[in-house]
Amino acid sequence: MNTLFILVDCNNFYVSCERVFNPSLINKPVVVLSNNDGCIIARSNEAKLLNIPMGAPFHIYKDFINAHKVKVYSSNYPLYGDMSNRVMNSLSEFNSDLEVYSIDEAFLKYKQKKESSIECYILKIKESIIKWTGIPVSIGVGPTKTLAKIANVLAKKNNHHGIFDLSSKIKQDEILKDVNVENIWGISKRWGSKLRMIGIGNAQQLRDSSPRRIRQYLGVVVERIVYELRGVVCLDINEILPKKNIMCSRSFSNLISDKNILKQSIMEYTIRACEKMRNQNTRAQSIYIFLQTNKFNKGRQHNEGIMVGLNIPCSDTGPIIKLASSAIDRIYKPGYLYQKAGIMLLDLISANINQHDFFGNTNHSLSDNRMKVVDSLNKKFGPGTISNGILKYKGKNEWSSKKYYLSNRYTTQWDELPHVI
DNA sequence: TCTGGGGTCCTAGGACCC
DNA sequence: TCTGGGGTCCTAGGACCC
Repeated sequence: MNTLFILVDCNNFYVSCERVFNPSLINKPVVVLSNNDGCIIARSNEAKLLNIPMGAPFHIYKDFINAHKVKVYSSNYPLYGDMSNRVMNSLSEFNSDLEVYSIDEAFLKYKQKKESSIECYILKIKESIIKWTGIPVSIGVGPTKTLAKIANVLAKKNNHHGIFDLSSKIKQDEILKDVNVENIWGISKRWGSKLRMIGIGNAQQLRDSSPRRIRQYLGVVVERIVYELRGVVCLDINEILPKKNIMCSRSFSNLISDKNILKQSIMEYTIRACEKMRNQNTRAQSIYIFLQTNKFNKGRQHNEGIMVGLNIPCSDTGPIIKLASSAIDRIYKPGYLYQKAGIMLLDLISANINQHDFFGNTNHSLSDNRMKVVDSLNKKFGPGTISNGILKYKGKNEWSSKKYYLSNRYTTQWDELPHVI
């Protein structure tokens, strides 16, 4: 029995999500912007053909985009997150050995029996996903994750119809010499240029180089890539583990110097981060709070963060908000124009572990029950239905992200406006 | 005017222990 | 008097990913 890795990748995912609910966007150039409408983070094929680069600041391309009638959307994460879940749930119908690698990608591990054809299998997956969710996907196959990644890039080329199988040695020999080192998964520009300095410019050359030499030169991560290119599995399917850290941060739409407004933003981020933490059934052992001025401005800069330990692991939003607020008191400096703030919940451990503090007070049950009620109400009636009383605003405020081009939350809309208790 | 947000893993070096 | 050396844990920083 032969084991193969299959990488399923949603095509231009955020654009495809917008197109599912607005078919008039099909065959037109479309881009989706990052938070605060800052950068271009997704492009339709038509937008790629116009040479609009990934990650480009929107304001620099705005005139060009208008001139070419490119449709622009602010990022709509509730929609993309929900569509992602639909795609991943559909994939799990095919294969339980599945790793959700990112919002728009998943690896499947496929045990090939002698008589079975992988072509039929992946074609069925591709056709089912578009039928069930409306999202087009590309599928790459290889004996390792690294080769499946390369296959996936090839699948996206025009003449391959979204499927490419790189499992045969002959095919690998044919293909790898035309893959630049920088385009291999795990090799960025920096490592790519270091490899070029020793005469390794393509995937075939890296595959055929000495693993020991590569390890000495760039470390164990790149050594593993050498083996993966040879078809030796070093990176297996990862089971979905709870996150060890959870971060929530945003750039503000306007610069902020008022400490109370900064606190208000941090509190909203804390509420979101704590929800995510409870959702994966974990508690934080410490938190990190940070403030940043705008690094692109010439004015005075102040970037500072502070780590605060918790005496006992905690998943209750209330005490964490209090700590976050006093952390702001300690790092805030008046007179600076802050552009971004955030919180990280660190060293998350399972909520099932009952760890005693110095005095042996570990009864979480009261707060757990309270949080359970809060979370279930928010899930049922929409985010912010019930929250800590500090959140005073209703609707838009002077710091939350700019989203001028936002589409509807087609799949997760609630009728009720947020209430404050 | 405007420049995202959220993660993971690895390594080197220091502290500490026996 | 002799002042070694290996193991482990922790942390900060660097690299990568989408």
